[in-house]
Amino acid sequence: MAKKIITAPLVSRRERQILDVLFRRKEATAQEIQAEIPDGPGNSAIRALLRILEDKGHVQHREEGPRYVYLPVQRADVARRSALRHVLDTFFEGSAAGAMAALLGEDGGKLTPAEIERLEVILAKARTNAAKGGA
Amino acid sequence: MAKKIITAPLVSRRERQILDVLFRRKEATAQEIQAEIPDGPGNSAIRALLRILEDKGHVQHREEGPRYVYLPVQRADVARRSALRHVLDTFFEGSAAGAMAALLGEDGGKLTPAEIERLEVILAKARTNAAKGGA
DNA sequence: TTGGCCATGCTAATTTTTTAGCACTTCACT
DNA sequence: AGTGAAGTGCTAAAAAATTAGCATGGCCAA
Repeated sequence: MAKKIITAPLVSRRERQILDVLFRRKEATAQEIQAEIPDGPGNSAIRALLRILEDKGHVQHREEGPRYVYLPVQRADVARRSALRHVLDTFFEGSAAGAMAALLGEDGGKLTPAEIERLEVILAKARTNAAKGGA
Repeated sequence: MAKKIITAPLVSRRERQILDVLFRRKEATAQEIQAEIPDGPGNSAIRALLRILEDKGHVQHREEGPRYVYLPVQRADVARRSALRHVLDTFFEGSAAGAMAALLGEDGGKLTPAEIERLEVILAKARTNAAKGGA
């Protein structure tokens, strides 16, 4: 096994927190971000971090009236897949099924019927594809 | 919405990397861990971090012959669910279906037929439960 | 137009992380 | 029993991250 890429935290703890908020909200101002971080540092710190993140190229901002609205640079779908895969690899030996099982087992099945149905549709499609071409 | 708990990185970047390795491998020695971290620091550093992690109560060790074998303290299933949920909340608005879709979309469907089948079983069960008791 | 309020950028200090080096102990082998 | 290789804890230094404070500039309301 040559897999060596474990984690690529090009960002620090706080930076990660901020990025997470941005991914959750799509975009946010320094204030909003601060409000979402429990053990919040000063507003000053948040802004500093945002500036650093912008330097590093992780976020960009748009001026909205007097304030800045920040948003992630990386495309959401890319970030998503990457994050998800990391969790799968780290905790579920790469198995999506394992992850699903964990989700369902959480408390007897936290998924709503609608979710379940949607999943079934997705799965059906996947099965079709698998049957057809494989890779 | 009052949800404020975004991230709880009680651990630093390196600590996180080490923990991830431990979760992946169930257990490992300082050497093994070092080998799995690409931008590896010195072996000394790894050991120091392991000691810190043990202090913080995140890992424990067992003496195996002359060396220490470390393993995570938190139960794997708990850590898993927590990590998974965080990703879901951060990137998929809490939607398992969304996550599945992302996985499947990765390259037309990376899941193996076996995985797909397993997922179907899980889903079927979930649907049954949902029909029965709801919550 | 003037004053107050809010947001920003920057700099520098503090705190936390991360790392290496050293002295000691244990295990395997001859 | 003696020797070498390998592993450990500890301490303290270096590097990185985190934070606060200050001076500036724009916008809204009176």
